Amino acid sequence: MAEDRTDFFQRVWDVVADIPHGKVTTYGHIAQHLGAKRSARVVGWAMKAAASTNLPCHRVVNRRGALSGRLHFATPTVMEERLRSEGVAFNEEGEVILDDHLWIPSEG
DNA sequence: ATGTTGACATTGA
DNA sequence: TTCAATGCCAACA
Repeated sequence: MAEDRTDFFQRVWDVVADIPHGKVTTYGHIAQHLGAKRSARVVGWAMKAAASTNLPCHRVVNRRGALSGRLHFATPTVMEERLRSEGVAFNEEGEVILDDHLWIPSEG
């Protein structure tokens, strides 16, 4: 097979690509949707690999809503600026308000 | 080939 | 409640 990455990565990308505009999700929810709620770390690796792809990896945040992977983007500001551009709001801690923008796979 | 690190989350104390 | 330890899978040294 000509699969450079494992199916796990491909599934992660498939879920990330399904995140609606102006919404965000967490690594745990993605991992849980894949059937491995504890493999959230692998989701992070898939994100880093997807940082060079067309996937909206900026819509994936950690459980607190923090942009933990912003440093892996072309610039550490593109992630926040892009989310703001999509209508996503941040709190005083600089984290996404999951209460208003949390999107869960398999739910939609 | 072996051990450590990493864009996280869960569990136990 | 917070802090420490464990699990998961892939990439890197």
